[in-house]
Amino acid sequence: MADEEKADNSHFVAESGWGHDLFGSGDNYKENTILSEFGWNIPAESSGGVCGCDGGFLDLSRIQSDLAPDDYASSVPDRSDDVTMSRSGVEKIEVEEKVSTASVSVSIPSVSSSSSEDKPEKSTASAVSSAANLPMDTASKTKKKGQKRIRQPRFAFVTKSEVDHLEDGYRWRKYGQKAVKNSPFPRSYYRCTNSKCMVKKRVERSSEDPSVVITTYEGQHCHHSIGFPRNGETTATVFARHLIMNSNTNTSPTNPPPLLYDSTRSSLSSSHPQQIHNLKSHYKEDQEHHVQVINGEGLLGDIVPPRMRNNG
DNA sequence: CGACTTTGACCGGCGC
DNA sequence: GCGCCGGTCAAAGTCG
Repeated sequence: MADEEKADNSHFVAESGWGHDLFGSGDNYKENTILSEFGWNIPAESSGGVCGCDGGFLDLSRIQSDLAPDDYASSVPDRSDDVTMSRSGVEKIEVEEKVSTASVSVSIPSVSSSSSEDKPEKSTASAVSSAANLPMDTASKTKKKGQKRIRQPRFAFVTKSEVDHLEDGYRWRKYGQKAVKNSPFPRSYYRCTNSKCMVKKRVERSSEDPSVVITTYEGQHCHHSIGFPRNGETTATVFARHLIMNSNTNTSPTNPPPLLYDSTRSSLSSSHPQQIHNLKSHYKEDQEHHVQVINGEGLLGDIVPPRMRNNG
């Protein structure tokens, strides 16, 4: 837990359906959510919100109920959460607006019918055939890679922490590490140790603000956490609750509590409006940092779907 | 000895 | 078509 205690300033950035974990699910989400637990009031219109990001608050519970993981994966444009795509998409972002409002952002991806993952895998046949020309071990590897890779919904936490790998109640196995372009810090890839659980997460440290750790989750746990045995908790729930508790119990000018950011309105949501004002005035520089970091690293592409970026 | 990390190679998508 | 880059694999190494 020492790791978690070092996280002193956490921000939640949800991408896609996973955000619901923060807010509970089903009809009781208002009563049961973490946010309400801590006195955060989501406007009533949120219950009729739009996951397509056309306006209004985000109906996270609805997304969960309407979109099973598989359905979601097939309905969300693959490129909406693809880093590669974000390299171009980032340029379209109205950074100033983000700067003025968000140190915390919660976003839901646009949902459309197109997905590159659903498109016929044009490379499947070629991959298999080409594998025949490769050494045995490589060929078998290629065969696996020839399968469709289903992208799961993602969300990211932006956290100020001394440690890269924040304890979130689940066990993770590191399966890769890559150098990140324009960053001295590598990006680490983790997979849930539960063999039946396909959840992944990646952790990278901001190049511009080394104190900032960006943790991106992908997928949804099919089992309970080990450290936080509440029924039905998922990574998002556990992690977010911890982060919220952490910052709420240690709120200070340098440690603002997380806020709900409605990217469709470019506004912050909080039970204490003055808090927003104070945070904006006190932490504008810090917020700029976050935005720039996300923007510069291209991670925003993982966090904010293209449609949302365009709509502001 | 099992679980986990490290690390180089590989794959696929995308921009030029 | 080529190169870049993010993401993944899996063998080898490390740890408890």
